[in-house]
Amino acid sequence: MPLIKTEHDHLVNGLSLVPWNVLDQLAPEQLRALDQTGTTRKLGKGDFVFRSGENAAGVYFLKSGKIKVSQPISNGKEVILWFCFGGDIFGLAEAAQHGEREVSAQACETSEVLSIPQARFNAYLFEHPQVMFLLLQVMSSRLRCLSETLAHVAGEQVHTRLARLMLWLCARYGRREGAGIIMNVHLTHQEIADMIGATRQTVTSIMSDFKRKGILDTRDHYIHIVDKTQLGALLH
Amino acid sequence: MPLIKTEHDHLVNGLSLVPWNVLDQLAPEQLRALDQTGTTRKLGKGDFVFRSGENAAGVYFLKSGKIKVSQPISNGKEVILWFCFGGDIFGLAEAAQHGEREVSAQACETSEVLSIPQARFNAYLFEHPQVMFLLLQVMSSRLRCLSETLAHVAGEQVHTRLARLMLWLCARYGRREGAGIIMNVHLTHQEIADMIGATRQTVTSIMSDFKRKGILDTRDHYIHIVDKTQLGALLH
DNA sequence: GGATGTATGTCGGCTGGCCGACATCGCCCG
DNA sequence: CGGGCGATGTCGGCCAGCCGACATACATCC
Repeated sequence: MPLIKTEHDHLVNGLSLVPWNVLDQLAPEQLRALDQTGTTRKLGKGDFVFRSGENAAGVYFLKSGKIKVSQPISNGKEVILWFCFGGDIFGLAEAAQHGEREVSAQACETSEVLSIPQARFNAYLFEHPQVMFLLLQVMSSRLRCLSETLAHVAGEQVHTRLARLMLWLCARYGRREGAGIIMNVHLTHQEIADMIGATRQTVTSIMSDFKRKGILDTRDHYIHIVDKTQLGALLH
Repeated sequence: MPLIKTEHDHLVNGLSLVPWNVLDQLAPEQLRALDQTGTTRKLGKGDFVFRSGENAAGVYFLKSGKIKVSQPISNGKEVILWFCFGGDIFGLAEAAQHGEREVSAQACETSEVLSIPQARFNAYLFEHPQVMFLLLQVMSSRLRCLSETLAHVAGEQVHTRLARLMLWLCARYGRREGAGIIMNVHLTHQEIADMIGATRQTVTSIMSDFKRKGILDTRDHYIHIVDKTQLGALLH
């Protein structure tokens, strides 16, 4: 079972970065069989793969693009649980049980999604126990990720959570460039706020503060970490 | 795969109550094999099965007793993720990956724990794919549970979260008695606070308020839900 | 070019709930 | 029985950050 090594594949707060990219970890024949089990469709920016409240009919693999998985809250707000990128699986948690979707999955950009009906996916899993085991690991990793987030939201200040998020993104999606690190994801302040449980205004304000201090910078909507050390020092 | 039906086994906010009790869902031969794979030991109240930061060596099944699984936060505080009761599995999330424990597991009362080394457990899973599938479902259920909690902590007031917790406990551990429902778990205000991300004082205060309003009552440390309807009305 | 929409930046008022402090109650144990 | 300890109850001060409001900047489309 090959692990994908990235340049920044290291520990963040002791949390090891298990790759969530499932497709890339499959053997060719596993991949082929999976592909034949479902159907692939294209989505435009803003399209929903599924919405909270709908009936769960199956699981999905993201072949390309970017999907936002979020949990709506009462007042029209939402909490972003994570983003899915190429190779990631989503919609598994609800599908493994009968019942309705808790979360929504929305395309952030043009995306290609492999959709697999529940019953056929279950059969596939029993034919490929290695894949089932891999999924167990991915679920574990996400569970740990959520546990951490919960702990931070419950017990830390917003600027600490923001610093932590930046470091996490850095480790998972960053690319070294010159002295700093360029983030390979494009996020609005609203999305960042929804990821750490804060308001848009507060995020804007703290981000400006970070810029003033020379910690980070933005180049046409992509975040550029300048001084990672200083960021780390904010973690208390 | 038999589902355990309890009197209150219904939907809470649309979240179906998948039983976390793994041992009771195993076939006799699966159970026997599992039991021979590991060793059983007894723990006293307050003993740790493992602590955050330790190396993860395996997974655990709780044969009897009550285990608190919690994530420590910086300032000596902690967030309680959930409690484990007889039959529940824990320590799986970290063990499925190499690395150190994120969470701590502590016995709340005298408990009996079946401890299984990682390698042998993995082998067991491949010999019993049905069990692996069952674990996938349990992990899914916990993932959904954490997603919900996160959404609530990020977006709701403390008294709403408290009401929600009461209803959830009610559904998962409640026993009808006369007009009300007796909770089969014994929790201190501190523990409740750690479950919803609040302080002990705030919980005490709101609980008193609930008592004044005739919503609930406490009989020697066990919570007694008197007026479930009124509790539900607080959710919005 | 103008219009419309989306993202960013900034400000002040208001408040939920954290924090520290202290009193009381019940339980266990020597 | 008295002393210690953990849990509960209550209070006031204080402040992080939410909320509403508004200004600006930039992109897209007609």
